[in-house]
Amino acid sequence: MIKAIRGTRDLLPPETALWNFVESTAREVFRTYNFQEIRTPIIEELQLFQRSVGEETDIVSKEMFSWEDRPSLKREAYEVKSPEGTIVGPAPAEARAETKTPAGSTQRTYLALRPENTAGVVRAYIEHKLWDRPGVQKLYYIGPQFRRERPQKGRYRQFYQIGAEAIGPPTAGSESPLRDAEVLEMLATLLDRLGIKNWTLELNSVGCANDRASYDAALRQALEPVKARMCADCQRRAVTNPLRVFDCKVPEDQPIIEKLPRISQYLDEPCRQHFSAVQEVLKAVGVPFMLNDRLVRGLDYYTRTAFEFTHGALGAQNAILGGGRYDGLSEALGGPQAPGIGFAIGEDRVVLALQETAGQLAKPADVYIAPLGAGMNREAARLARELRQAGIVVDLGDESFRLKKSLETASKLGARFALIVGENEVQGGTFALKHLGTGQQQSVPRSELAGRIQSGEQK
RNA sequence: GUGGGAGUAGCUCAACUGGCAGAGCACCGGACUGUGGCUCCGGACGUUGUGGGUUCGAUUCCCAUCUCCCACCCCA
Repeated sequence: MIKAIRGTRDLLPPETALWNFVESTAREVFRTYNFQEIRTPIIEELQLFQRSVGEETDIVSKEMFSWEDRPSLKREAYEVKSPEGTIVGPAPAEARAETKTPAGSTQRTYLALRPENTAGVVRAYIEHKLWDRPGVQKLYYIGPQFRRERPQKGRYRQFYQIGAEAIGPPTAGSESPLRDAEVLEMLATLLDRLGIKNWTLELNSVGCANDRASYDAALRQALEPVKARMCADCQRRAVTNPLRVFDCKVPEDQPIIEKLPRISQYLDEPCRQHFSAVQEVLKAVGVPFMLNDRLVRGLDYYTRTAFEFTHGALGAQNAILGGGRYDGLSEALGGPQAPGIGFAIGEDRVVLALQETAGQLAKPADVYIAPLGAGMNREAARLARELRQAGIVVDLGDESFRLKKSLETASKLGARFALIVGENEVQGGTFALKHLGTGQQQSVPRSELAGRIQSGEQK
């Protein structure tokens, strides 16, 4: 049996109703903040992620699905054709190998499945010169992302993110702390609207490039004399990425970590002011948050505001969404100055957090039409068409079914009404409409059926 | 990538020291030819995750492998 590959899964009904709920709620909320949808390709050039997310990050260095693109080739050699000329499949490997561009073609292109979507959005921003449009670009996306990690609950190789970016020239106000606060307030609103209880917003500022450099040096210096006493992971981090020492959960290391310098002490004046302005707006609009100066993010492009919304009951993967500001990203990708702030929601994790409250979302049919006896399928189909045009959700049986079976099926499917279409009904022009909740049945003229079904619960 | 646990019917789970692979729910049909939910009767349910090995005989023991779960790591 062929199965879904590791870390991927099929989303089936009724759970898909929950996914639709999450996505449509997000769209509605984003709409009220004037964000608009962008869709970028799932495949991008590998370079894009190396230059944005960062070559040394785990995501890029060991978690990406990437490959070398095929060199230019002769199409025919790659395809096996049937006698009629239709393509039936790829050519055998030997045939393909022969047609690979020989020496001379030094153009090697490496492609990757996107591990996140901010890079793609910023790439599109630059490629389509979106800075020429008025104001700050406020864009959101919903879609699959790919990381080759070991799967676990709330962590899949193909996972789904709902994210948004507010990006634009500084003159449009893209750098304003109000953008940060607006995005955070939007997220609080979204989580509330989704019915997610007990979320926590953790907030930090990781400073700008200058702050980071001096802080990094200070941190390395402070770690030097103490790292020998720390856990193996921390000793490694102290060299490779000192910031990550703050992620350490080993109890023995905590007293040491407590005494390390904090980024907050190294923020320059503009960063400091920016951060406190963000907090002031958050307080003004009543969004609760916790400062966490140990919050560091694993993508190189983050600057200044960094945040995470967490939720208990998600196990080790307790981050439901994360994001931050990325003021230098556009330039790093060869674009103009375009500060921005964005986030990505782990849709899989939101769905997980909502799982208990899921049941009620499935919407069964309003009416199940039971054609009864030879020739009744035609009549049933005509009626179904009429009712559906009135916006009613209709399911159809088959004239070969015994009435008992039809009613049983209707009731199992959760339909509110069963509509019997038999010889008697068609001749008399009135149809037996049975409310499956109460068991009450009435004879209803054709013209009144839609109205009767729509008036719903009343019997 | 590292460590640990688990894989048996669609689902939830049984099967003693190695001896015919089972139950409940769900599904299908009948009792009941145009009236569901209740009841009764019947049916289909499976290469016991996969591949090897030991054995007269393996769901059970051994090896390998795959997948999921938990933790680490990392992140959403």
